[in-house]
Amino acid sequence: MKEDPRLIATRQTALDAAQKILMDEGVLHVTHGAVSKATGISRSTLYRHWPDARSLRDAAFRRIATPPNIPPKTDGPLRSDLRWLLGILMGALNDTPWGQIAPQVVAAASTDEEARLVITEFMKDRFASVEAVFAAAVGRGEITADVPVDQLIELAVAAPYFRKLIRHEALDEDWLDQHVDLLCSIAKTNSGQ
Amino acid sequence: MKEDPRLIATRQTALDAAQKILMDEGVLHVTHGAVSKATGISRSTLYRHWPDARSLRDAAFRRIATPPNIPPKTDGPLRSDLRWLLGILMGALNDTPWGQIAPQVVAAASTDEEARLVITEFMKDRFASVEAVFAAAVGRGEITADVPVDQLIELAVAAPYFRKLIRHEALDEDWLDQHVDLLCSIAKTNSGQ
DNA sequence: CTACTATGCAACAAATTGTTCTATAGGGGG
DNA sequence: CCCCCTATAGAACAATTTGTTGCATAGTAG
Repeated sequence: MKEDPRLIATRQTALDAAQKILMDEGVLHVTHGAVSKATGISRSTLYRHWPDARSLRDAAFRRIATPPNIPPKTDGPLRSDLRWLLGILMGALNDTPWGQIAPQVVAAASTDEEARLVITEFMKDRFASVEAVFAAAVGRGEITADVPVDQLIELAVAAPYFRKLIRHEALDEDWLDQHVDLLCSIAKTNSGQ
Repeated sequence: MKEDPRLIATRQTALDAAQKILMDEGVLHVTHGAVSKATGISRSTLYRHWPDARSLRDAAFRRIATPPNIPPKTDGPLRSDLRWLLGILMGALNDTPWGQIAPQVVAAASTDEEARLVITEFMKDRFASVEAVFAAAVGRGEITADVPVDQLIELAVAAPYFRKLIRHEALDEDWLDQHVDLLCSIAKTNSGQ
């Protein structure tokens, strides 16, 4: 038995609007009333779908924070793989809803277990991608196993996030080139000594 | 003509409570009503001091986000100076209100010009401290001027913030030792080539 | 002591939040 | 095509929150 298409349509319309409000005005303004006004969906219907303000906000967060699937590229060389992967990550921060919403998820995570789960899951995926790139480089013999890979992964991801979320500095191609260069030089000079 | 001590007392008591609420329950719960209930100060008095919810929240943010003065230590060696400075930064993240509040300032900054100002000012101070340490190392001839100092500074500060605010991983002495080791090895191997 | 001003308190309007009921319209199964 | 089920819209409603105002009281400065 299939799900009533009206349920699906309502959910989609409502969360689209909630997402937009979340990005434009912040979590404080994501309420049943605001979503109702934005969509024309009646308040009572919204309450039926999300019984309170918190579950509505959670739903909006969760919808945005779903990590895009990143097709792996690990055929080397390291610089090229890293550049490619971090390019996607940077693109996501610059041009997708995730980039706009991330600060608010970060904030929610400090007082809310649910949001913390969302973000740590998300980061685990990111780290796994970078990890795979380094592992492949070790497998090819491009770098040796005694490189401090865990630290490098953390630096690789930390820099763009810090730059975007906390410093509000531009993330552009030039910056990324420099960043990848530095990471590679660390990996190479620490390799096999 | 001195300021009425009643004004000072009210401000202090109210903001103490606002700060506590901000840390424990998040920015959403910092309201005139909540502060009034927590302090016994009447709502009308609070409204007289802070005309709307936003100015109350801003005041609470601003009070916490005031950077502590860090006495500079730049007498070398680089590893020691860096370890000392980042130790203070880490301590602040772990054990002061700033560490608890930072995520919410980050979030506010994404939709609020005022909060963005608070955080960029704050970071400018941090960067200046780290910069001074590297500059001193260059001055002593411990590293050469062609080290990518700006990138190193960013990595130095980004890592602890990312780790604490976004990954919610522990910031401890062992981690910091590794972090500083890596930074120094980058600085040294990139030096004079 | 006097003039000034911050506070507390109560009453109030307005907006928001959440609930419930009914009528209506859409969808799925026979 | 028809009937049953269910989702939605809309309105009415209570409770809470938000912000305002007027007045009495009490603390402060000169």
